Amino acid sequence: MPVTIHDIAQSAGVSVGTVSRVINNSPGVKQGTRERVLAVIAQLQYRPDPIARSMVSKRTGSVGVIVPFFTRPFFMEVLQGIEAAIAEDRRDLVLYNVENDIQRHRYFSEVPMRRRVDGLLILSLTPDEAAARHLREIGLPTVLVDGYSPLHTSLVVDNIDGAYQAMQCLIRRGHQRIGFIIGLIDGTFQFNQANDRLIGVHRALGEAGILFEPELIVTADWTRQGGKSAALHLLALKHRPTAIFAGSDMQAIGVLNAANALGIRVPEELAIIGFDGIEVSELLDLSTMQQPMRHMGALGVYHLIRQMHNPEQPPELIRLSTTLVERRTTDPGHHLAAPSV
Amino acid sequence: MPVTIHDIAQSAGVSVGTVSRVINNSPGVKQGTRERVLAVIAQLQYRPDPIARSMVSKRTGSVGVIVPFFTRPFFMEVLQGIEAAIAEDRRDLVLYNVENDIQRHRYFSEVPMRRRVDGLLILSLTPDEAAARHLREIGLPTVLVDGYSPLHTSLVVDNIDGAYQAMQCLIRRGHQRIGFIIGLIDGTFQFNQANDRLIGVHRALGEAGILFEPELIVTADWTRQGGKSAALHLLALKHRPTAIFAGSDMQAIGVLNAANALGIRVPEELAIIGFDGIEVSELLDLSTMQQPMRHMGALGVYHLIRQMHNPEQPPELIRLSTTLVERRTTDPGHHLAAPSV
DNA sequence: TTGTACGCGTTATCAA
DNA sequence: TTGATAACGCGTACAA
Repeated sequence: MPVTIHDIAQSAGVSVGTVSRVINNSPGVKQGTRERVLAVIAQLQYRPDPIARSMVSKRTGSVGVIVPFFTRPFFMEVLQGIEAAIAEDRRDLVLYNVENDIQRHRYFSEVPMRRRVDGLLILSLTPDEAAARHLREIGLPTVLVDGYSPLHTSLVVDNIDGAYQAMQCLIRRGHQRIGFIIGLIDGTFQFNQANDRLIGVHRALGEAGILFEPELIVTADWTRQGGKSAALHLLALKHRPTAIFAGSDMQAIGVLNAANALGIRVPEELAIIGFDGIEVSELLDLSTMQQPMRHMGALGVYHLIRQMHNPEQPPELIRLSTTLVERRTTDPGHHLAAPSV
Repeated sequence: MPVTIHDIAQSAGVSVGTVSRVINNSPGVKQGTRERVLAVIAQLQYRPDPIARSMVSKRTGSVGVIVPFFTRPFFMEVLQGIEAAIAEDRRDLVLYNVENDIQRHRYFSEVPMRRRVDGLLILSLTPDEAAARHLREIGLPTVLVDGYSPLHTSLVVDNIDGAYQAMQCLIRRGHQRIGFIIGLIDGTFQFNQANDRLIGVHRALGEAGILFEPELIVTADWTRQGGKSAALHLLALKHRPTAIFAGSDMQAIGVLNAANALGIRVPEELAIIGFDGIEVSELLDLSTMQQPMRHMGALGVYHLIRQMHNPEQPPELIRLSTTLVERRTTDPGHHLAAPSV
């Protein structure tokens, strides 16, 4: 039988009200009384029941994180930033991993209905009109990381500019015939980051006066396999590209695999640049457009907590940018940084 | 103002008791009544408040997962199995990531004190005597995955045999001088898996009649950096090893990096085998002792849920074994499996 | 400064 | 088959 606030009250010879005031550091308790109560609490090892507390306070002390395919490196790294920030604030992190439509619906609609969490962080997923409105209506603090909704504070990275810069890097190095592997825009997930990256590609091409050739753009799964198949296709063209820009690092690694399989030397015969800046890209010495992943996560939590404290906060749009990291796959002269050799 | 069971009762012209019975599919409600209530529920979009429910049922519907450094590949993959199994059972997964002593203490002692979760899954971490007893006393269903406690159902992999087999593989290939990189046995985390692996090494050496040479055993961090430093040390010996067995894949990758840096050909001049079987090991074509990571996670959840349903269940010890996966780093003749090229 | 009593939304017990 | 009501453990007005 767990010890309750009543036991403490009785043992300390005070009322439950007083004990409650002590627990919550409420003012209006005589110093002596407070100490006596505290002593009893320590002695009986009393801890308030969080559920009963939630019952009256309407708060749970936990935040939900909706993330697609949480094991994938990119999501993983953002999640790491999220976790650290949440733990820092001494809250529980409830993980909602979505890998299909059912889960997506469940986590966007059912779960929030009855506050199981005090706030919601949505990663790389875009709630549809209805879901977004619903979240707003029930007043559940919500922040989107790597996603956008006019109704919620959103943290976006400039995918257009990122892609633009990646292409520029390739163009600067003299490439004229550049393949682009674009991630699938799955209806379910609406990873429309791919779209923006495509826009950046066009812009760079246009500025450089390079003719856009549809056969050089291929759509593929956001995975290594997807990247590899796409690359095999591109490299089989009569007039094959001398460089490939992959919409994600995992795809870029697939491109590397393809090049290896075909005996094509990288970067001499084929330059490769990815997008994301996940940890393995460093392992494989892959050039990439680095997203501030951990920071995105931490910043998302920061804004979420702010909103939880001040529910009237209007939605904000926060823009982040990417950073070019050139490594061996675009730069023949690149020698490994000391610590990563 | 959220709709409550009272609103439903009033609208349907019945008592809250009846509504409750309908919600919980309890028997003893006339068909007509049930339908009427259901209709009102649907109309008002009523959902029972999980917190109020917990208040009386003493159950939260969520399970806590304590995991060290959850982003590391090994933990990540086990976690993936855990997440899937928990979602399957429609429960919430609360992630407790421990990276230091404070968190460790918090999650082992404070958190469980007041049931915030219905069950606890502990990954690769061993609660000390006191914590283990405490968990047992408060009757919180607990399962250890990749860890052992006599007081709790534990799921262990045979690290001794795994290491033994890894060494045998090397010995079979004619290696006589084999370096071993052993993971740090941090006081905080007691990753004593390393110990068992060392025992397996000794056994294999003994059986093969190979003299044990202390200089060939080096302790290192469970990271790529750790593996790399250790390898650099081993490869700088006057009489350097022709093969290295690393206690984890991440360390093995560090060994690969070191070999590359020194221009030592793998596997011709140096064979390498790791332990774990994480995804990147396939990417890098690394030989390894594969642990059934996802399965470990899923199985852990299975046992945990069983225990939650039947609290009297006595602790069990479940043993799992590893599988040798030879790839290029031990086998010169190895050609890549088709899908991973 | 402290105590009393009500309410939070359910479930469960006991009568009716 | 249904209704009234007592818990569950806590916070908080309001009264003392």
